[in-house]
Amino acid sequence: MYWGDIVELTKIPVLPKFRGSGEKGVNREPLDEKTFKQMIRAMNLKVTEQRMAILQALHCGRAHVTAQEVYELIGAKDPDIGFATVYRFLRTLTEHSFVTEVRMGGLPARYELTPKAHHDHLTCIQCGKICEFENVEIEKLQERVANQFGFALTSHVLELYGVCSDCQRRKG
Amino acid sequence: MYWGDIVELTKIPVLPKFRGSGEKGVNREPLDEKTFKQMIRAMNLKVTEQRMAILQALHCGRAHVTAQEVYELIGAKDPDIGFATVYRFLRTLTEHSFVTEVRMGGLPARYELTPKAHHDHLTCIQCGKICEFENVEIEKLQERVANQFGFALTSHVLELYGVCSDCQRRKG
DNA sequence: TTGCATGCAAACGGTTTGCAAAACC
DNA sequence: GGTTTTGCAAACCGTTTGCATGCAA
Repeated sequence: MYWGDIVELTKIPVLPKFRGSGEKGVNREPLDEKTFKQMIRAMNLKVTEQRMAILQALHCGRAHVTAQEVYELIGAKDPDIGFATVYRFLRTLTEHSFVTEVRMGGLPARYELTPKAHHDHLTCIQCGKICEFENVEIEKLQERVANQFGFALTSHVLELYGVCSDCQRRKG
Repeated sequence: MYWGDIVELTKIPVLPKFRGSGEKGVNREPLDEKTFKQMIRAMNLKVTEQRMAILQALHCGRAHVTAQEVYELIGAKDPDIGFATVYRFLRTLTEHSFVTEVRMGGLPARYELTPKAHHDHLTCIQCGKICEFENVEIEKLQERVANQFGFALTSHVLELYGVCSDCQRRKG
């Protein structure tokens, strides 16, 4: 299985929220200008137009954006911004855990403002749709496995891949 | 969390096998020259010295090797092999699921001969030690989550990160 | 005013590709 | 002899970096 060829992340259409037994919907808290400034200051950095723009882009855009997309989103309004600034700030944000980096295959990294509630991803290998979910039972089991190995668990990455109902219908 | 900075895969010391309730040790079947030829023929490719060498390198080397390492492993004995050949064949092997590609952060991809028994990874963020495990309960729950979203699950990636017992002791 | 932040362009590193020569059947 | 396969080198692409200029504090 070589995801680089199969998954076309540029096609992500929606980010459906799921509500059902065992899982709970992912809630994204509203973020405003003030919050962004706080985030920047918390990292001992200066509040600049560019940094605010990057955070806005992360917030307004699709949940999972590439550095390139952030650059273009900003460039539409404010043409004076460079790659380097975007990459540099995204990296800093990631290092401070304000942003979460997701990499799949050899594709460009995707970023999202770190959600308060942790969640994992379920990706359709046909159309690239990403669903977010959280499952407490799985997390508990992960903890148990780690403990059995004598590990203190710090984090995890769980990515499920499959064919979504739409794509199943389209084929069958 | 930015794994690119934290995990140093070159330091992987061992691949401990775990035996305990709920999990079972990962068994790696012995692979010989004959098996390799079968694999190559199964892909409708010709058996060449280079391809055999690449498979040998994957088999003899550490469980998770980079393309670069494969290239160097072979280069030690048979200097006449190029990057391109290694990359091309690794890609083909991956596409045919004979080899599994693991990417972490922005680091070079690592490859392993696809084990008969599926397993996931538990990685120490201090020393880079990788433990392999399999947990049927987790897999069942994954299936359930996918079904709740209407997905037909095809595969998954589960990577746990933590601090191993040795590193905990070393610090505390 | 002083040092951090920026934009530019060049460098980087892993991976892929085009192509002519070599190996295979 | 026609088709693979290979090695080389150049291209590629996402990302990082060096440096002179610009701007927040």
